[in-house]
Amino acid sequence: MKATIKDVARVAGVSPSTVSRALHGSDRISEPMRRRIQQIAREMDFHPNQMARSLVNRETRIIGIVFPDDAGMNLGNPFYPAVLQGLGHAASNERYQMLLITGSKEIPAAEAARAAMDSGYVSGLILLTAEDAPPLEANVPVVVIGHPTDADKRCYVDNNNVQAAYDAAKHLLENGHRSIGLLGFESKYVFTADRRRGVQQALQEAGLQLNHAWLFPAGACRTQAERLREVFAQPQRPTAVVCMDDLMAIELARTLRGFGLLVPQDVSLISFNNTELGRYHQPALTTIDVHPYQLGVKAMQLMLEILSGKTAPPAAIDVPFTLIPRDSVIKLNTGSKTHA
Amino acid sequence: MKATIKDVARVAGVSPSTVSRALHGSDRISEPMRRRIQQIAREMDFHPNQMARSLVNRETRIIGIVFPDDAGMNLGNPFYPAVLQGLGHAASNERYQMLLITGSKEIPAAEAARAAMDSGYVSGLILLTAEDAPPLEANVPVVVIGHPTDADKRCYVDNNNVQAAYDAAKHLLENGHRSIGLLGFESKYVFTADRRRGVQQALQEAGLQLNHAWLFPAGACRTQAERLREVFAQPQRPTAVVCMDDLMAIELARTLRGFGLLVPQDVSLISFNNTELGRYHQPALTTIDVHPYQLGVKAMQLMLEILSGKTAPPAAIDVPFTLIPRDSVIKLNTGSKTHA
DNA sequence: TGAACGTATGAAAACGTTTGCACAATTTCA
DNA sequence: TGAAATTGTGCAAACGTTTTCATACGTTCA
Repeated sequence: MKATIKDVARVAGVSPSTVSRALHGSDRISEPMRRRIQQIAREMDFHPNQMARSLVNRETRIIGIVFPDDAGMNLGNPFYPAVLQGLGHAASNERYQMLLITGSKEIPAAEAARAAMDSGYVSGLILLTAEDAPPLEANVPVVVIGHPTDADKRCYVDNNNVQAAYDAAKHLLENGHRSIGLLGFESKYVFTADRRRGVQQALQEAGLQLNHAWLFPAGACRTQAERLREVFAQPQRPTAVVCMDDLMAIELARTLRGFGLLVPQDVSLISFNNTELGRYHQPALTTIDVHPYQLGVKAMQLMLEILSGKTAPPAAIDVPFTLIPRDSVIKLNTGSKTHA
Repeated sequence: MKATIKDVARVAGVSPSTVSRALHGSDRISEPMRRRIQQIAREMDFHPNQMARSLVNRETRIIGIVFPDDAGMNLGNPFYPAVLQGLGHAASNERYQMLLITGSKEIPAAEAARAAMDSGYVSGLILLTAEDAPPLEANVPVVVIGHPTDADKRCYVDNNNVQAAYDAAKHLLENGHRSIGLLGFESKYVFTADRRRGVQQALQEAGLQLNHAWLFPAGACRTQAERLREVFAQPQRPTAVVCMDDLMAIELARTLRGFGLLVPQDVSLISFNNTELGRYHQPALTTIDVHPYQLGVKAMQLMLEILSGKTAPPAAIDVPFTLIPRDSVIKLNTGSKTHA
């Protein structure tokens, strides 16, 4: 049986209240007494029962982490794990715990999240997706990772995806590309919509338009191989493509090779997420690191600040991204005959 | 303020005990009363406070999931996410929650796990790694995913990695390969040691030996490029390699191409983990699916059975693997002049 | 020397449940 | 018809803390 505060009190010959005070710093208690009790508690291997503490404090020191329903988890890219690590480190520094909330076939994530709130498991909720129509009428603070549609009323942490894609496109333009495609656009994901907008902006500033025929969904290499082949068979084909993820870029590179097109000689590629695999790909991918670890850290820090009252609810944090130039983008000799 | 059981009791004109009984099925209570109370509870949106329940029941319905320290998470392969999904689904079916326990720079995972136990957060612990010298003197049940060294005293869920690697090697042998290398061996990981053993067994049965010069660590393509080059420059080079992960196989394929060797024409590759990327690789990878999702499901189920007393502590579960033949292994014409 | 005050401690209530026991009401049996 | 068994309900204790309030003791000051 684990020692309780009463056991410690009995051994120390004091009351439970005194023990409680001794262990939680702050309060009115004499220094020698504090030391003595802490010593005894240590010897008895006493650890306060958190359930009991939560009950009286009405605060669990547990943050619920809500995973998206559509199992974005098995994307096969290290985005979620990295975010999770960031969250975990920031939480454990403040001795907070994380409750994993995943949906299942029977119970969607939103419902599971609600249940966790209702039954008092969590003091806060962090949503790993901006898409899940997250509950706004929550009775605990909610922080979103990503860009919610009703951003103004919310707490969220995100990259500036418009800017990131703008920079990506700009990078291509500066390298002489004027025919730019986009791989991985999925209207249901706000971040891909944002990125599309960024690309569009950069093109417009250069007096160009985003060619809708060059807009491909995530699985295009598998599901729209024919369409891809046609697009890249034309004389006026994209000389560069912005890919939503390194893995997509790698897939695309292979698909293009099937068409007799090489990266970067024939087509330049810039992608997102700076994965290991992209770094060691041949050619090494020019990519944008969105710093998922930082996304996690910041989200947790924001949550903790809200809980401690340091920050008031509608608050947004922007995590800077980094464009990493490598070998998958080539400088086009200007005066090229290919154009949009 | 959320409604408590007392509020419900007051509205229903009964005692809290009666409400409690009405909501938890089983006990002695009349059917009409039960219905009436359940109805009222629903109307009042009452949800029992789990902290209070845990306190009296001494059971939190929370399972701690311990991540490895060395952030194996950012391996970039979907192994952990898939396991997590399996765990999550199995847990939520039984209305259990998962507490994510990750180590940090300051606090190693093992310590964090101990803290979670000590402070009564969790009713059980599932370790996502067999390596972290997990606490055996735990005061809650512990289930390990992987093969712990002191397996006989433990509860664990694992593939038979010896057998899996044996089958992989056998597959190569049956295709006429007699010169077989191994990529990704790390003595600190039990599963790679197991797999090495499996390969060795298969080779021995065929009257062959595992050539130690053909044993490469995980990062070999990056860190031992020269050694690789030498090995594959020799006339008696491996005609096939067993890789610990699809990603390694892909990396190796690329590295070999740099040496002028093609997969599968010059070197056959068989790997583990059946990733998307491997499936769409050119050539499609022959790989072994270890069914990480199932690993998660089984681990959680085992935990739940132990908690309910249905299963007694030392219990092992073997999750079957699947060898998926694709295009990265080629049949060698027998009578080949290359041999070990 | 006594009043006023600060300081260290304890007693007890509270947090929201569950559950053993007692008890009343009803049914069953001889 | 009365005793015994069964059934449905309430009371109160318990789970392990924290915290408010009261109190006892030493100081300090007039």
